[in-house]
Amino acid sequence: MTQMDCSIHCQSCSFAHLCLPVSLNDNELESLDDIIERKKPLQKHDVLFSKDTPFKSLFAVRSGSFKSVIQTEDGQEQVVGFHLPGDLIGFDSLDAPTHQSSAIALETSMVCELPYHMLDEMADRFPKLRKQIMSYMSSDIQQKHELMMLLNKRKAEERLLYFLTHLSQRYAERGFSGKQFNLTITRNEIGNYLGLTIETISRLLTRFQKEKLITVDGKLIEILEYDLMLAKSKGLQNELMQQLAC
Amino acid sequence: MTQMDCSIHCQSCSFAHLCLPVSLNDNELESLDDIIERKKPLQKHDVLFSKDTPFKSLFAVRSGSFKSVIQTEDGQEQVVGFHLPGDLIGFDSLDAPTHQSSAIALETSMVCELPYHMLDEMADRFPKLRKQIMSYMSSDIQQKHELMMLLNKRKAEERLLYFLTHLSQRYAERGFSGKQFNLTITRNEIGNYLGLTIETISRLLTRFQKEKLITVDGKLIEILEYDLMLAKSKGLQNELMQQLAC
DNA sequence: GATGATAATTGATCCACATCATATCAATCC
DNA sequence: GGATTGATATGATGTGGATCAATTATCATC
Repeated sequence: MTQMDCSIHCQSCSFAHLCLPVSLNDNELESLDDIIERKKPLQKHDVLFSKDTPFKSLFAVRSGSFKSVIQTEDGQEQVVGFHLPGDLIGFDSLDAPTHQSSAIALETSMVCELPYHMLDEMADRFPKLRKQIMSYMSSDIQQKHELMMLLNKRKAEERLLYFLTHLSQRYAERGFSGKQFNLTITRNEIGNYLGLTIETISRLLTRFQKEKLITVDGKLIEILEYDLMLAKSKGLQNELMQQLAC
Repeated sequence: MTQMDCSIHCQSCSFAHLCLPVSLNDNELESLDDIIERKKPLQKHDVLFSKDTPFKSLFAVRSGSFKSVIQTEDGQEQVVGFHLPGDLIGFDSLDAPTHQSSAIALETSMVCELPYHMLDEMADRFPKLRKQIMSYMSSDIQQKHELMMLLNKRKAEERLLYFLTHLSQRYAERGFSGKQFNLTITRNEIGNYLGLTIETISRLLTRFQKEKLITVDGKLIEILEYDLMLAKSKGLQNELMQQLAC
C-alpha cells in the first residue's frame, strides 16, 4: 500500500481556496475528494514524475514545493515553474501519453494525486469542475505571457525583483508570511528560471540588501520594501519615487 | 448585418484538421458549425479585439494571420504569439471578464467567431469537444515552456533559426509551401517576439543569406537548408556536421 | 512621379551580463 | 576531526547584442 489515508480531505484543506475545490459545492467536492489519492511524502530531490513517464495523473501540492523542468535537446535543464501548496502540476501533458516535463521536490513535500481518467470523467459530469480546470489553464497561459515579457524586456534587477515579490505574494495568499520566508530553491534554479547566472543572482541579492530592500541570511529572505520592489520590477521606480515625493 | 453567410463551413474548411473540428463526428461538427459566426474580412492593422474589451468569443483564424500582444505597465508592447489559419485565439482570457491581450491582423484576414457561452455550453454536451479544447490549451502551455527555454538559453542566431523553421513547418502543415513564404510580420515584430532588436534580426537575415541557409527578398523568404537550420537552432550544428561528414 | 511615412539595412560604439577564477561557508561522510 | 562536496560570494575580464546614428528601400497617397 503506497496510498495513505491520513485523514486530510479537500473539505478541510487550508489551500482549497486556491485549488480545484474552489468552485465546487459539497456534493461535487465529496466526489472529487473520493478520487484523490494521498501519497507518501516526497523528500528533497525526489522526482514526482519525469519526462516520458506515462501521464496518468495531475498532482496538487499539499505541502512543500516543487520545480518543473524541461530538458533541452543538447542536455541542458530549463526550469519552467515553481509550485507551492494549492498549485496543480501537469497541465502541459493533457494531450500526450507521457509527461512533457519533470517535477522535482525542493523540500519534504506532499501531494494529492488526481488520476486523470477519473478527473476527466468527472469534468463531464460537473461543468463547474470543467470550467475550473479551464480557468486554471487559462491563467497559466496568461502568466506565461507575462513571463515572456519579463524575459524579453526586463533587465536582471527587474527580473529578480519580480521573482521575489511574486513569491512573496504567493506565500501571503497561502496564509504564510509574505514578508519573511525560506527560499526552497537554490540561486542556481532562480537564475535558470529567470535566464540569468548564479553569479548575477548572488550579486543582486547582496545589492538589494545594501539598498535595504531585503535582508538575506542564507536561504532566509526578508522583504523590507515590497511596494518599492514591485514598482522597480515593472520599471516604474521613478514614477513611484515621484509619487512618494509629493 | 455584420454577419456574412459566405458558404464556408467547418465541414469544407481546409484547416479543419488543425482546428476544433479535428476530433468531432458529423453531428457534433454540425452543432459547432451552427454557433460559428463568420465575420467580414479584417484589413492589415485591424484590431480583432484589444485588451480590456469584454471577453465574449474565441476566434479561429480562417485566412491570413494575426499577432497577439500584451502591454507592459510602462507602455511597451510584447508580442506573445503569431497565429495562422486553423489557430485559435483567446485562450488566455477564459477566466476573465475581459481580454487579457490584443489580437491584430497582420494582413487581410478572416476569422470564425466562436461565442464563448455557446462553446462553453457545447463543451458540456460533447466531451470530445471539451477534451479537444483542453488538449489545445495544454499544447499551448507546453509550447510556452519551449519558448521560455529559447529565450533563456539560446542566442540570437538560434532564436531566429527556430522562428524561421517553426514558421516553415506551420505553413507546411497548412498545405502552404514551407520552403518559400511571405513574412506577414515585420522584422520589428519578430525581434519583439524573440527578445531581440530589429537591427539584430536584419543582420542575421543577411548573414543567413550569405551562408546560403535562406534567400531573402524583402518579405519573401526561401528556406534552402531546413535540416541544418533546425539543427543549428537547437545548438546541435556540430553534431549534425559530424553526421554529414561520416 | 513627387512626397512623406514606415520599414530595413549597415556601421560604430557601448554596456549589462556572462564567463572565468578563487575564495568562503555549510553540510555530509568516512 | 579532517576531507569531500555543493552552494554561495566576489573580483577581473570578455563579449553578444543593444544602442546610437545615418542611409536606403519600400509603400501609400495625392
